[in-house]
Amino acid sequence: MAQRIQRQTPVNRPTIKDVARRANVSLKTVSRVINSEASVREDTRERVQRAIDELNYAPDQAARNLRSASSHAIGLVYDNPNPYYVISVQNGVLAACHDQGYGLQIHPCDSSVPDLADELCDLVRRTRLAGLVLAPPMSERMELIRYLADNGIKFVRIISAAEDPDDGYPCVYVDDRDAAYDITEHLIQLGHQRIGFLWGGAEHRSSPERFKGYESALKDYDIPLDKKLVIPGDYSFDDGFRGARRLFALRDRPTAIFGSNDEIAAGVLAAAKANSIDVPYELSIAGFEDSPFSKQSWPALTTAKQATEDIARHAALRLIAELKPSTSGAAPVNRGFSPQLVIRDSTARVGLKARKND
Amino acid sequence: MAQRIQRQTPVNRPTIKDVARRANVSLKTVSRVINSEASVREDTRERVQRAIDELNYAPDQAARNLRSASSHAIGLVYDNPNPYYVISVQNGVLAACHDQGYGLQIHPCDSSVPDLADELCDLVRRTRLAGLVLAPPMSERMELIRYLADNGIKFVRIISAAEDPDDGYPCVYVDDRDAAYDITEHLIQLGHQRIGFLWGGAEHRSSPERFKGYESALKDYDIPLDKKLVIPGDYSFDDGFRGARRLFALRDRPTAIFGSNDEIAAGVLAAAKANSIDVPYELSIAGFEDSPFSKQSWPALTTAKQATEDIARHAALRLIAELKPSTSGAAPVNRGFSPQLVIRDSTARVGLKARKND
DNA sequence: GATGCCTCTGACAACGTTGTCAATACGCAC
DNA sequence: GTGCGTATTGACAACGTTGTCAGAGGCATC
Repeated sequence: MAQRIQRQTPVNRPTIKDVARRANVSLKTVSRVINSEASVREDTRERVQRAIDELNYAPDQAARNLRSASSHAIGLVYDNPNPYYVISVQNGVLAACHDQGYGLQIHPCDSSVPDLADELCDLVRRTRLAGLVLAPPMSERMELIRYLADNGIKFVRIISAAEDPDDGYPCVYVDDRDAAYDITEHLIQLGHQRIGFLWGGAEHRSSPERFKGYESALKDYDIPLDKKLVIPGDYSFDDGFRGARRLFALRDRPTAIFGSNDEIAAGVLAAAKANSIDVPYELSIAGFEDSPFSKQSWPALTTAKQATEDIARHAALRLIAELKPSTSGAAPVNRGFSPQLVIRDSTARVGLKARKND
Repeated sequence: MAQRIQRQTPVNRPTIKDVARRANVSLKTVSRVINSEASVREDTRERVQRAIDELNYAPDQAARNLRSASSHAIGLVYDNPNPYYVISVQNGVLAACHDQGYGLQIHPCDSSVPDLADELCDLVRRTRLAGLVLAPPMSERMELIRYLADNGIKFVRIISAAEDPDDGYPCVYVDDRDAAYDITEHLIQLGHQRIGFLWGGAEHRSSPERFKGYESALKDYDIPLDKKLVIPGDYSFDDGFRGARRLFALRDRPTAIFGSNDEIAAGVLAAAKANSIDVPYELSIAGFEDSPFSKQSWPALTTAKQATEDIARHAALRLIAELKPSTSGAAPVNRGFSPQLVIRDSTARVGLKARKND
């Protein structure tokens, strides 16, 4: 029965006490060094640091969190069916946390539940989170944002906006409009005049932003907006598939379709194949996001590359900077990102025919 | 400047003390109720529970972790480039944690760094994790497993194996071999005799397992194994693409290709399209995993569906059960899962020709 | 030489919970 | 009624850290 021996003490971790004894200083001084507080003499700091290194000491997060009002952990709140997006955001935030010695609590949630605000407050209280990084669509629901702020919860939003909203709540913003303009312009410059547009989810602010970019590019090139070419939907493959079929059924078919994200574009691609429509020669397709999928489909998708990981990292850094006003005077500012056009094989000059034997 | 008012106390959370006062019992009794310990009289328990409900009390995790040796949080360790897989695992583990009132610390890592073992030990110590759920390939490196066990770290592995390894270390195992057999058999029954096999990453035990399934199905149907049809590689789109091209270059081409996962199969699909090979009529393709991608490619991929979320959930439940021997007597046991064959459109009877106008 | 004002350091309590151990109450057999 | 075992409860310390506040020492000024 007694196969493996259970160690009584699983390698006693050194505590601040051990460090203090070794460096011959008080607990508090060690604490000061750990938190890089000012007013520790240089030689003392070095001595303590040496002791820390020698003992391979690392502060106990639980104790830390318990004692100090602001714990050293933040939460990441998201509700997104797209694993590529979520993983990118996680990795970005995690990188920032690692950098700054913070912990991360992931919190996938359902943005449609009525008491989401309370759920988040509870989360913060229960796990003593110092703040939250909010991804869309939670980040764009102002009543939620205000509720959190009113309850003293710190956060940074990742949102879709053409410019700094400057509404008093911190954010990192992504210029979807501009990127959607670029994609539409690219299609226009390939000679397309009838360009279909498939909307993303209405609860995401990025959807109208992307539509605005599409609209404004058409306007700049004097192409009238044909409402029949604009189809509502969700950020999903299935809606892309269905939307494309509706467009194919039109008397005057579009020669290009702009799907609001890569999933939608993938759905369009599948619909095109199901209808034996040759992409890109009979139909150009563009997506948005630069998910790995967009590189691996056939043909590979023209899209807009969001630096999601970077964006998320900056959101987390912005939050952490906000949390500790100690670090120098520079107040953290909102920051914008612009997705970049990535041209691949799913878009071609209108009317160009495929060569046989490619 | 003073735009928003900072609440002094961000809504004082009720503590165990408040509950005790309200229920007119001692702190310890409340603690007992919270942890559903035995020997609390039924009416006392009810009274305390009522107070808890009324105050909307929830235990402070930081304090809890600090005090008790076994914190109420576990870690999830993974190193997998596939976001679908990772998100599924996360969601499964998270569901179990939520169920059992545990916290989760995600820990993506690089399985190739030399001091991974120490990294994990540090992680556990620093954040006082009660245990770890280990995903492949970390879960399959025995020297790592032994090191963790020797350091008193509890864990449950998710591994690939045809049966309970029963090596003394707890696990949840997935029968890749059996599922790979089913896929190969499916291809054979469609009349295929020359079936290419593209290996996954050698550091994953699932790779040889899947190969064994392939091998053993061929054997059972008296089809000789042609080594030229077996190509080493990684669990990646690019290796699928390259591997397929090598197979296409053979004098005696395979009529079907079994890619060790969906990414590989997607690469094969792309290579087939690049070579104008009609799938499934000139070439059948099968993958493994049932990632969303496999449904959305064209044609949709025949594959094996892993209940990844379920598997992960059980791994976490197994771990948590191990952590608290309190809950009744039944000792937790290892458990197996078998992926299920999912037949879609990328496989067809050999020699069958496409009808025009589908 | 006294005073004030820095800079640096340490003693101590406190955060919210649980483990230990003792105390009380109750039931039952003698 | 006494003794004993079991069920239930509570007092108290402890977990490892940081905030508060006070003290020690050095230096410049009067």
